[in-house]
Amino acid sequence: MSAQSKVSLPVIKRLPKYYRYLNTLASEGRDKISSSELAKMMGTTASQVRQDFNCFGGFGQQGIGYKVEVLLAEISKLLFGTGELLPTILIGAGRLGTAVSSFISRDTNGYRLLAVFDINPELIGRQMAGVPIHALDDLEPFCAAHKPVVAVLCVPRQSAIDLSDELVRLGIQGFWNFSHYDLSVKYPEVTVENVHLGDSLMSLGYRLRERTEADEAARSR
Amino acid sequence: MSAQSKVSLPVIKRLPKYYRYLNTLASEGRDKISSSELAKMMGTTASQVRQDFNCFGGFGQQGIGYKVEVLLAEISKLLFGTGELLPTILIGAGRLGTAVSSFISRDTNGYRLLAVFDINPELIGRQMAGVPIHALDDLEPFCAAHKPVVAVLCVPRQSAIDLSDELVRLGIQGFWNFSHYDLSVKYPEVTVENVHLGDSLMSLGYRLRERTEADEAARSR
DNA sequence: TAGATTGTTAATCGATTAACAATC
DNA sequence: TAGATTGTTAATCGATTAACAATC
Repeated sequence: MSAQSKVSLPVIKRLPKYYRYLNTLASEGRDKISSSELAKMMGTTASQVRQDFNCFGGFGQQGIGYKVEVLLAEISKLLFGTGELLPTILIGAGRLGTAVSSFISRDTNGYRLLAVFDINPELIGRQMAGVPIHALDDLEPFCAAHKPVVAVLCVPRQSAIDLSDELVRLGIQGFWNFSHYDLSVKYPEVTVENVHLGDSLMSLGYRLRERTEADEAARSR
Repeated sequence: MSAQSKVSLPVIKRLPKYYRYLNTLASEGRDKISSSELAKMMGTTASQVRQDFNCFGGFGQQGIGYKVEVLLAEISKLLFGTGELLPTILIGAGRLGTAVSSFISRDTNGYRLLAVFDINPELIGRQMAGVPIHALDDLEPFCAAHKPVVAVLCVPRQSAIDLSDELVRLGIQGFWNFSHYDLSVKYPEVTVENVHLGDSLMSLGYRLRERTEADEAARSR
């Protein structure tokens, strides 16, 4: 049902990085940048930069380069659309939820945090990132009233499993998922961005140990 | 200088996921699993599962499948080596550092948190995840004495820029990087695992807005 | 033996990189 | 005009998927 993107996921994932570098350039007062200079800064190739920008239509000037202002405006438009913020709820007000809440309400990210939910009675009624913490029991009426589109899951795996059916039923279309539950296996129709911190740390470990082994092998030769 | 891996990065990044699913299977008492069943659970293909496992040598049984125990043991060995923990420091004891500290000391991840560093005088001397918070000024003598191998960066971009030279000089070989500073551009020799939360959230926004637009286009047709 | 499932090679697909014509 | 740099097509590279022989 949902239309396939013309833009590939790797390109989409690079957009925020372009956005950051262009912001830096703009704040430094640079008005023009070439694909090759930008590529060098970012540790990629000029080819990739041009290829990426051309997914959305050429906003460069042949022979000259790209105007930082124009590029930044175009990429901002891609990332944040018309400026309408995505109504969002956060589930889980623990340490991770606390850290993550400030990212959601950051004004550069395009989201509007409506409320936080938790089961811990001690937390309910308090504030987090400027919004109240509700009991999880209030989820259904709250969603019916406020129609959040995005849910941020900072709960353990089992809670995510228990909650996901209801969240999808209540109209959640996108998940920023910190739980170790693979939502997209069961709900292929929702958009999921996984941040599996434990996984990321483990694979770093593999790469470091592999490197150490290689070093030792080299030394003993 | 550092030896190139025989195993590609996409495969390495999938290892923790296999590890998780196999742990679940083991705890459920399953003793055998076929590539096709595992693939179905994980939302991938049997081909990929077999291809991945064969990067490390075939530990399946033709005609039968894979023994969960064997597979789990092999993947654990890959991820955690001989069981030696990687000595690690955390820099930045703010909200994000607080959340992240518990992941580092989690006994399944293969790391040993030695200390936390911060510049906030109010925090110095306190404990976090069972280790003391030091002043950033103590970084050099501490590293000389304790030889940490991994640094976790939970500091703003500018602090990361300021610190990175010293950290690399002091012998840090791997970074779990939450700052928006692209360490691998300047230090290609270190192993970096980036977790750019803001970026991840922004690209989710792009995908959601793209989807909404597609829906609206479909509705108006 | 027959059925099942791996290990491994071959085919496909997609993303990155290179090349170059267009043009400022 | 000459030099520079984009936009875009073509070539390469690597990862995923499919196919099938090996074998339990």
